[in-house]
Amino acid sequence: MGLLIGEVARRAGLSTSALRYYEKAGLLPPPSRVSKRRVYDSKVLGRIRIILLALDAGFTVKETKTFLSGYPVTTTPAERWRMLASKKLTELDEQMERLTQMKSILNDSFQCACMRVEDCEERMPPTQRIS
Amino acid sequence: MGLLIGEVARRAGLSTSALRYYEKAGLLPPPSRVSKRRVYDSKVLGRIRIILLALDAGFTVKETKTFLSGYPVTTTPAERWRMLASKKLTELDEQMERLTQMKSILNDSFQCACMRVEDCEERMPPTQRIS
DNA sequence: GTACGAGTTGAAGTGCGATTCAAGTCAAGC
DNA sequence: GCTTGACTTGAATCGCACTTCAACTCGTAC
Repeated sequence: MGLLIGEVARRAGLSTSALRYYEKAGLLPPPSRVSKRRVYDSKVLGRIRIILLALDAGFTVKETKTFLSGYPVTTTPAERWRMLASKKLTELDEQMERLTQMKSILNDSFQCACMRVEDCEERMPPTQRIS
Repeated sequence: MGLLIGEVARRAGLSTSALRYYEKAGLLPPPSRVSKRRVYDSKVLGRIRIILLALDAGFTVKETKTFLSGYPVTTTPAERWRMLASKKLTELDEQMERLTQMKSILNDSFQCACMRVEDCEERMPPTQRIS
């Protein structure tokens, strides 16, 4: 029933070293052992999925740890977790905004015949210009 | 009329070392010198703005260089530049998708009373679940 | 009993995007 | 002419997220 690290890695599309790294970093709980080898419950795949989503979305490993555990040491448990989530939501919004701007620049550059991005700058909306 | 590196850094909200680094990396053209010191045209601020947008949006320094110059060595000039822009647009869309998912998880976790993210997983839409 | 494959460890290495440091240069003010 | 402060350089260091390595331990198959 249990999965060895190689199988978990294969299913999650990760390397075994990454999994050990996540464990050491506190992202994954230390699994049970059978003759020293890690044996995982398949539920770990759900956790890994969230970890990867968080990392891909720009959380650091440390943040992801807090995010997952929800129980940082200082202040009240749930409150601080809510603070992190809230702070990260703001950051995500800012990042989305940057991506949107970048996309707009990229799209504009398809429209115009300029060979260099900066040649397009004068066509930009005033908000994107520098004085 | 010209700006020294300290002033450019101040106005751009960067460190002077970052500016020198960008120059060495080919993101910024080597400015003219007055007694060995870099003297910038204020137009450089526009370029820096685009550089920062690109970097913040997830371009690497190398990609940003190609993106700005539009003239990589291999293949035809404009074409390859269009390819990079196109590829990056796709990546941006993927990243936006991840951020959106993450936001949704974050928002959901505000809705429910779970202390740990994983406790919310069973409430997730099927697309976000693991088999 | 030995060879094999998968797993174990801690320590060191990697690539990126900078920052920090030491030692020196230069123009201006006193 | 000496101090001050902004600048110069190359080299070293940093933090992050892993990867790689060397030396070792298992269980299974032959």
